[in-house]
Amino acid sequence: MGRPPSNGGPAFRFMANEVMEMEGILQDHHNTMPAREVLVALAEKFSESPERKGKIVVQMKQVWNWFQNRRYAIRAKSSKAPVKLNVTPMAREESAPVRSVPQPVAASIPTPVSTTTVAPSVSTAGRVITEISYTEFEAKSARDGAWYDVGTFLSHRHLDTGDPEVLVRFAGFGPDEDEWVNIRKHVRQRSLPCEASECVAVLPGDLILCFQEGKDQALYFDAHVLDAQRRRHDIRGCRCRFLVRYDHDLSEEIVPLRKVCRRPETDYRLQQLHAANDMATSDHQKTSTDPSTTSIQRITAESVQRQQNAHVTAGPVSHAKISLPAQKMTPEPKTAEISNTVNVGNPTLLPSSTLN
DNA sequence: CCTGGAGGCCTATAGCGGTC
DNA sequence: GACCGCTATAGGCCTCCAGG
Repeated sequence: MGRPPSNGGPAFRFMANEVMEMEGILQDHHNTMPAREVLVALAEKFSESPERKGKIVVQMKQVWNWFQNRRYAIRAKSSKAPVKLNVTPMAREESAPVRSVPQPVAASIPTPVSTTTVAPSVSTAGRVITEISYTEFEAKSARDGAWYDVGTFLSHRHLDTGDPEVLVRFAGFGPDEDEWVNIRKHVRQRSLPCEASECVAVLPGDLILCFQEGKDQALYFDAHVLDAQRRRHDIRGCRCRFLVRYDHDLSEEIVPLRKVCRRPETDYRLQQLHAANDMATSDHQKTSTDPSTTSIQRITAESVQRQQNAHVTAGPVSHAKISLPAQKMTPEPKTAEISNTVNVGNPTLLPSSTLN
C-alpha cells in the first residue's frame, strides 16, 4: 500500500498561495468536495501560473487528492478526542528509591549467549542457578514496579503460600538494593532490546518492556503495544512508532523502537522473517527488479500474526519452565543501539506494509 | 554556525464498502 | 462490474532542536 517509489523527480507540492485558494474553496463548500469542473479549473489555473507554466502541469487528480486528504484531516482533527501521548507522572511511592537504570539490559553486561536449556527446578533453584548466566533473567522490583537485570541470585526460600522466592541482586546495584522476589510472578527471561531490523516482530497486542521516562527517573516497565505505525527505514535506522500502554499506570505513549524491548517469546517471528528474507534474497538474485518482494514480507507478517494468535502471550515465566531458544537469532551482543546501516540499500528488508 | 537526529506535514495510492 | 467516496498509510520532504 502507499505511494510507490518516486521516479527520481522532485516531489510535487502545492504552493502556499494554491493551498490558501483551495482552503478558501473548501470552506465555501462547507468541507464538501467541490464539483469536478471546479477541480479542473483549479488544476488548469495552477498549471498556467507563472511559477509552473511550461514546467509542471497540475493534474486534476492532484487537486482532487488534496481536497480528499484535507477533508479527512479536518474531520480527524475535529473528531479525535485528545490523546495522551506524553508520559504521565507515575503513581509511585514517595519513598521509592531513584535508581539509575541499568542500560538496556544487554548493554550493561556482556551477554554470554547460552545455548543450553536452563530448567532449574524450584527445589534446586539455589544450586542450579548459580551455574547459569544470570544476565539471562530480569526481575521486577517491588519498590517501583520496574524490571531490572538480575545480577546475582543470592538465595532462595519458600513462603507459606508455597510460592518460591529468590533473593536477587540487581545488575549494577549494591546489597542495599537486594530484594526478595516471587519467582513465578516476578522473575522471567530477559527482554531483548530491538535492533532496527527487528521492529517487524513487534506487533499490536504484544507484551513488551518499555523505557518510560518520567520527570525524575526513567525505568523499564511492562507495556502492551496498542498500535504500530510502520515507517520506512533509512540511514537513521528504524523510524517506526509504537503506541504503547503501560500496565502499571495505564498511561499511553508513542515510542520509537529504541525504547522497546521485546519478549524472547517473539524470537520465532524473527526466525520466520529471516527465512522469508533469505528466500526473497535468492529470488531477488534471479529477478533483480521483482516488485513482489514486499508481498513476501506481507505474507510473512501475516503468518507471523497468525502464529502470534496461536502462541501463548508472554507472561511471567515460571522459573521451572524457562528454556532458552535452542538457536539464538542474534548471536551478536544485544544492544539498544540501532545500527545505522540496517536495511539501508536493501528495500526488500523494509517493513513495507502494515502488519495488522 | 553546522550537522544530524527526530518528529511532523503533505501527497499519492491501495483497499474496502456502497451505489448504480 | 464499474464507479465513487472514504479511510488508512507509505514515502518524501521540511522543520525543529540539541549537541559539538
